[in-house]
Amino acid sequence: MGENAEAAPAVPAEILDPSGGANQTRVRAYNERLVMTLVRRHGGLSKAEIARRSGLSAQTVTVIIRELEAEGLILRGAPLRGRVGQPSTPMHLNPDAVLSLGLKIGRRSAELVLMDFVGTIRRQARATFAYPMPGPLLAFVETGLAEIEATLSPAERARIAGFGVAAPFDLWSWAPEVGAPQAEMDLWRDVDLQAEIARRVPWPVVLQNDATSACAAELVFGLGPQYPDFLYVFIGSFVGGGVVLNSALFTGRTGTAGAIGSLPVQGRDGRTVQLLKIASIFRLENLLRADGIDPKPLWYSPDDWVDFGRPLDLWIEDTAAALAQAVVAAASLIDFAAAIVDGGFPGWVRERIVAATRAAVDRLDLQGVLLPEILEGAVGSRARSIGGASLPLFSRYLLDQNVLFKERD
Amino acid sequence: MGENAEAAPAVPAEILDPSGGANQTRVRAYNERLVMTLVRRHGGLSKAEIARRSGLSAQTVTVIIRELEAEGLILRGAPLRGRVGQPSTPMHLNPDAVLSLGLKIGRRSAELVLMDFVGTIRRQARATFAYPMPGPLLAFVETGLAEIEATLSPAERARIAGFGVAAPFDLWSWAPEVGAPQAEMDLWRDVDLQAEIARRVPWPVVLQNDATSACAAELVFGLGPQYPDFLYVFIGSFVGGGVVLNSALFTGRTGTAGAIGSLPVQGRDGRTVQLLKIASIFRLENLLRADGIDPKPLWYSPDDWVDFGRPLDLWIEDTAAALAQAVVAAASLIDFAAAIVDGGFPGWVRERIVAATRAAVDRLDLQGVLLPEILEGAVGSRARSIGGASLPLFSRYLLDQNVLFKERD
DNA sequence: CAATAAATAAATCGAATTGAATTATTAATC
DNA sequence: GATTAATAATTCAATTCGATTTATTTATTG
Repeated sequence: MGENAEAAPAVPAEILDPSGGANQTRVRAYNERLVMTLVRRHGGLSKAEIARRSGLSAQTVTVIIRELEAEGLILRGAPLRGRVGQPSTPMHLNPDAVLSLGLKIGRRSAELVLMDFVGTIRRQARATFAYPMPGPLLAFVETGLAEIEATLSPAERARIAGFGVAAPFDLWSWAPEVGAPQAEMDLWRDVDLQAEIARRVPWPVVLQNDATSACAAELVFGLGPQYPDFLYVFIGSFVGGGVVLNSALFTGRTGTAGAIGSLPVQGRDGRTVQLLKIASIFRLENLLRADGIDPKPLWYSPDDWVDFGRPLDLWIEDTAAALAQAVVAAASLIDFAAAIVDGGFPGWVRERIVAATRAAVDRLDLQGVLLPEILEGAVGSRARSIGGASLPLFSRYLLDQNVLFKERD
Repeated sequence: MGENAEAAPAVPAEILDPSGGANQTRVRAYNERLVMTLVRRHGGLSKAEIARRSGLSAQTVTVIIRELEAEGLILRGAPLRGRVGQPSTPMHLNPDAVLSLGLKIGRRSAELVLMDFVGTIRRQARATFAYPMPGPLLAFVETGLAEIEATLSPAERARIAGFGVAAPFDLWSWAPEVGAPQAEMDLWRDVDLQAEIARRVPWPVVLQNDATSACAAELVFGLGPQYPDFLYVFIGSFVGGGVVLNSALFTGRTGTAGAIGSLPVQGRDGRTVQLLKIASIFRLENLLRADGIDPKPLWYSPDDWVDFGRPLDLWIEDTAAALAQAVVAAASLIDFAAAIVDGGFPGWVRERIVAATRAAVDRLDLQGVLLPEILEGAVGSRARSIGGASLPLFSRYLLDQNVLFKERD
């Protein structure tokens, strides 16, 4: 074995130990999250039902629920009569129990939202710009936050669990594509976004890639509960995505899993290009400009596009053809149950893209490929900020198998 | 959200509950496997060292080790003196503690191996054929097994933990490519391989895809310990592969994760074809035949190829170009730390393929791609049968986080 | 002899399970 | 309509299991 001498790996061959041991305390933490996740998904579940679904004993569920109820995280509903036996009391999440803030930073706009425990957006603030710059952006965080906080009671403010930021990787890359001056965009290279925001807010700050965050939103609040593993694609100024495996966000070693923008696909002319050059809104902008149409309306509200006619048709067609290839490539690697497509556009655009993608997939060589269902995202254009706001929930309340294992040094 | 009406998913929208609750018994089972895995990887670890690496308390490790020692699974080595303090006693796996059988079924040959607890092959039997048929194959299992068992003591026979089978999916597909009569290959459609073998042997039988099995072998006995996630490619009569995430085999919902044969790549002529049409040994066979060279020597021993000259050069070059595209596509989806290539050929062929693949990757558009290290597999041409034999180990002794969770009905 | 590290025994603690009891209801029967 | 049986949800108390904590012993170096 291993007779290769010169083909030495770049990294020293060191053994990476598996994650650490498990113990009782962790078991309880895990089971608590499991119970909350079950309640979240079914939106109202009796203790007996929770016991059946989790496999935990009824007594254990009683104890866990008692604790969660004492913490105010769950509420008991009205007993359900009409069936034999003692009536069951459905337990619900308390929407007011936890609030969290989400910030989405995009290349044309930023969005700040306040979300409650069941995913309802309670407040929001938005800003648009030709291109993002650190100074103005941080200013928007401060003013937007002040605006939102002003409308909150002290009790509400106290229940904010954290601040999640959804931002693109390497904002300074591809400056030319969005028509931003490289020098200005280079400013981002030296900004530690997490630290800058943490300095301005009193809550823990979590930073995550924007498309990955959108994927997280779909996982918790969208189609996630129905599909244990799916590929997620979010079409914004640049296309990105996320990967869900075993009902958990898989971000990978470097946090870039699912960043499918670099996936090679064939364009209309048969040339191989990266997916992001085709299936991104910046390309639609360029197509509009080429036709003498002002693309700015795209930026103001992702939910109110007008029908741009021919250039839009063309963009949708190309995007779908490219997405189809991406889906088939992904499906050849991992047998996803679904490929979920969403983006910073209105529902009718998403619908057209998904329909066209389904059609385009059928034109490809599918021998041996287990094709995933191609579906529309259920969260919509605000998925990134909702995903941002869900990040603090992940770190404290949502099911995470890592809760069971010791952290390694 | 989700205003699409007619685009109904094929599968009813049912909520899939997460895996079940955890408890103490499971925690112990998990920690036992964790301890064994640590000992396996480091090949000799003191209790104190195990405690440090696992994060478990020293006392817990003492208790677990005591049990494993009583079961004969681990042995204590000679105390290590020379440092301050009480000398530490390194613990080792007992190679004789567990034996397991692995069967690899290929399109040109079958291989049966008996492996010990530390991965050493102790016995083996081989058969080659123009194409596999159920009858003769099962006959080979019986005779090969009889042959091997005849050389074992009753004690050894009693320590056999299971029988793992590594076989291609859908053997009947692509019959023309390997020059097998479709009618004969169709016989496989109605064979329940797992059941047929289980009827003939007294041990639990586990069936797994052949390339996935090879990947499992690499995970336990090869470069696995050094790379928490990697893409694995095994080039046999047909190319296949496996996916390792978080140091665990990821087989996916349908068990086909990593079956990268269907991945679309561009061939020499610029046309898009599936990877398996290029990077498979059956194509080399066809190239040889086209040059009037008898390809049968390829079948007899994967470790003794002669240099076939020009057709081999061509095949290696095309294979590398295709693999390079597959690696880049995979890397755009998941940030693998490594891509490990092995196959049913001698080390020098593997070395040439890997070198050529590294070169071919550099000719592709890599903007935004985090390229994995491209490495030679450390297990070699017998990876599939070794992987087969490792399957019973996975189900009983190797680290598996699922041990912690309740099975769902 | 002091310092250090490994190993383990005994006691403790936390959490899940088991078994029994309680409560609230519907369904069947008189 | 009253009574009884069956069923299901819930909880209490006792038990069990396994990890951790604390204290102690052992073996070694300097």
